[in-house]
Amino acid sequence: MERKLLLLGLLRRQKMHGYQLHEFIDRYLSTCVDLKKSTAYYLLDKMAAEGLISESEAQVGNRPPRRVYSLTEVGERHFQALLRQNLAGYWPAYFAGDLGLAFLDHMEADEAMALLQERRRLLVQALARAESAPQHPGSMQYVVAHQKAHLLAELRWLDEVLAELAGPGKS
Amino acid sequence: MERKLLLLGLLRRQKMHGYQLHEFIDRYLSTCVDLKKSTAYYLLDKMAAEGLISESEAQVGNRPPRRVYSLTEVGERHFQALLRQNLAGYWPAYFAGDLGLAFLDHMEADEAMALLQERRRLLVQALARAESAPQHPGSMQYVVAHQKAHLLAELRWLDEVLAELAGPGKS
DNA sequence: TATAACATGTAACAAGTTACATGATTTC
DNA sequence: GAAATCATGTAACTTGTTACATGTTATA
Repeated sequence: MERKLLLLGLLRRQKMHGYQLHEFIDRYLSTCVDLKKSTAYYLLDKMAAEGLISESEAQVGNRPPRRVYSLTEVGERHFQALLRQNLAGYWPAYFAGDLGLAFLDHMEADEAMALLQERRRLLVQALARAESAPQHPGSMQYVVAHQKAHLLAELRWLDEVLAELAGPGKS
Repeated sequence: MERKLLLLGLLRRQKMHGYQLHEFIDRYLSTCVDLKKSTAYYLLDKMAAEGLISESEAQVGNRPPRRVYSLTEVGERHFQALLRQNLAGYWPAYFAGDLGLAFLDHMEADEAMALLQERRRLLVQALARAESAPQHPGSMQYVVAHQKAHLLAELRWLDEVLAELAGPGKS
């Protein structure tokens, strides 16, 4: 699971507590990952139980004590393995929007175009968000850059479909 | 959920039983959807309980009776709503491969390149599969076409990354 | 006659989300 | 003093997968 790779990788740079990890991901990687707070705690618990990370408590004022995690040696080896496995693998992306396109011939071209124009608007919005997202230095930039490349390809593709709907065979 | 849209859309064309639906999806849409048999049965059960589809038994020989489903009127309305919602929406794709890239600076460029070359090989393989996949006429072609467009964009992107790793600033 | 394809079903599990609950501290 | 942010936690739920079990019929 890639989320494990992510958490392990972040903890490899420095020990962090759950809230902090969630915050970091939300800030720098939200274009790519949507990790809920509960899920972060859930995964950290599990990985601590598996011995991949170790926790230590840190009190600040009267707040709930922070549970600060750091990589164990087992965790480090696990990270190395996961990273290599991830880089050497290809996982097909899942496009939820494709299934609508599959049934495009169940409706009039005019309505389809109007609906897809709305999709286009959201796409452009997403692109703008990606452009203006804060960047973390280093190879984490690849994540945002890839997202941008993908969104641009998606936009071109969508415009092709729209053109075809507008005038089938008109070109 | 898009899988519901898919099943409803297929049942809209003609009544089918679970096995048949799974087979169709596997044949024509495997580039885009991986719907397990159990999951198909599971969803059909649920949608039947919700009144979106109705079932009738059909016996052929001594085999387990086929449970043939067809769209109800409620199901038809649901399909129309789901389709419009899908076409007008944009759902960011999730790229499992990004998280490896995020930690590229945790390893030597040489090893990273070797690993990414393996990823590239798998990508090219996936592209070949998409090229040679059987096509269903009509707008279902969009699904495969989109997949191909995406795979090509992915290949270009990967080659850019590889070039950058090969000679940072060499261009 | 063995194997693949046909056809369904289910119990147990895994992953993750939702919605809630708690309470301290900072900021306006 | 109200609202946002900090910080965690958990029980119930949803979604879907895995791994099995069952038996029939066509094909090599």
